[in-house]
Amino acid sequence: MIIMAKVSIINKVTNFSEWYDNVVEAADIIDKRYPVKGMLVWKPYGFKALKLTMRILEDLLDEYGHEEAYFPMLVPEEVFGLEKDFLEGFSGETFVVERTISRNLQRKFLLRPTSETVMYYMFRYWIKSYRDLPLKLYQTVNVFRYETEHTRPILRVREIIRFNESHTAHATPEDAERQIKEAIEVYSKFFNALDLAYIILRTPKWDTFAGAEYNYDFFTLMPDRRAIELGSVINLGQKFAKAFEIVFQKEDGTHEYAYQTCYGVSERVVGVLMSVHGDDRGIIFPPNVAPIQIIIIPIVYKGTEDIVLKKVERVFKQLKDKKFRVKVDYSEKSPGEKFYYWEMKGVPIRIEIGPRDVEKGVVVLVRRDTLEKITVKDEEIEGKIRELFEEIKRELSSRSEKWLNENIFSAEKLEDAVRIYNEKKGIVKVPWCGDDECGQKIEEETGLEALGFDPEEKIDGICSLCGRPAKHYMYLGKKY
RNA sequence: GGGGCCGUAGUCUAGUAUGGAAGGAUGCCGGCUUUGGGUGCCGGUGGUCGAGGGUUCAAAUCCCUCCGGCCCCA
Repeated sequence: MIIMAKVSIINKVTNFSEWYDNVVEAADIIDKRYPVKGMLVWKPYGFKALKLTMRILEDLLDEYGHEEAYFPMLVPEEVFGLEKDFLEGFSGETFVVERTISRNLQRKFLLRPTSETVMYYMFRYWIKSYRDLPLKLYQTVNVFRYETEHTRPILRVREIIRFNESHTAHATPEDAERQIKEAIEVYSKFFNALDLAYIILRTPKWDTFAGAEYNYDFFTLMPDRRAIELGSVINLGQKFAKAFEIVFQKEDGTHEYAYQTCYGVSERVVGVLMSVHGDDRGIIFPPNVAPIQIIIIPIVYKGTEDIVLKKVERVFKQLKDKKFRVKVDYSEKSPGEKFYYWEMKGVPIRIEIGPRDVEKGVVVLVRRDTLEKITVKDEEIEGKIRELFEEIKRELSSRSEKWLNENIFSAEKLEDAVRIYNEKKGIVKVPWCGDDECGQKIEEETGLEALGFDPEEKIDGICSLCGRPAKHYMYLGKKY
């Protein structure tokens, strides 16, 4: 296939955009030919990876006491507008339904760009007493955002097809704070499970989520050294509770507005993990989310077909019985072509079985991450595969961590920050006094975006802009 | 928000300046040959030239509107 030939010669780091567009399509993750901008078709192979990924998150949320529910996709306009910062924040990107083909509707409906207003309208009915709290719900649904910036397959789309959004309500601000910590813990475990390195930053006030008190974002670094948001954890305080009249009675008989949090992650993480873990040959899926974990390639010569295929079937059945996601490539293509093809699709382990292996009672295992070939005895296949899965995960984790760490720089002065960024891209941190005006000026003067700051990080220096004592490092870069 | 480029078979693309028979590669199908890192040969298949309208004897080509994609600047 010509697409595969192309993929193998595209350098992921120097030519990331081209690499990405080719790989997601050639590897059967998505088909971008559907004629609506920012809306993709997910093919079975890609969708399986997405499903396996989301299941990890949903299992974690369940484990931490969340319950899954479903809320409708349409919001009446007047409900959407109840919290005015939120309305303003999402006004430019929210789709409106105002007619059928042949008649106008009497009332306008909006397509959820996220479900705060949809859910909180109902929270008012459900939350009457402190005994109803905390309430911890999530749903994994599609949301719609009319992106004005350029869309990118999976990474920036107009229909987000799997938005996992959690929404919680609490009796006290302390309990909401605790929930924020819990959410950060859940997401940390989730991204660890995907072998993705990240930094957690508090968003500067002027970039905070519409209608929120404050929020934290998880960032990682793409191959083009631009930062990408993996997930957001938001403390909503009482703003929405006041707008939606979510009021409960306390033990002492008085009434109070609930304290709320929300946090979300989308299919974007699948786009990110393919990008971060991949190499010039294509995708490398971590074994726990790989749609196919093991691909068996029979090496067939004339005269030895029978004994080879017999062994192939035996190994396949053995692994299948042990619940591995395993497949045999019986197609007529040459072995070499199959190797390139399944490498591009990111299958973590390949098994080659030919006449020589039948004779010796062995098989050849090949790791996708290092391309190392390992000969193992038939009776050791299963154990070796489990071992390799662990090793592959460790390797992907450490590569991802190395990539992120070696691309975070620090500078004392703004001109140094700019110089470093122009030379190296990535993320540059500078001392900041914590003042919002100063922060926004730092963005202007450097031409970079403020990703946020780590409130826990210790600093001893002076603000890179105004010279007052610094409180935090401001992380700067370019965002997706 | 402002400016520019592009759209021809599943995919990539020539043809557009100067209007006059839609061509190649790859894929796909059939056959033979091969198979431990992208086999080779032979034959075949596949097109509303993004959509709509206009100019013309004649439009992939010129004009207008829209849709989709890409790039640059703020």
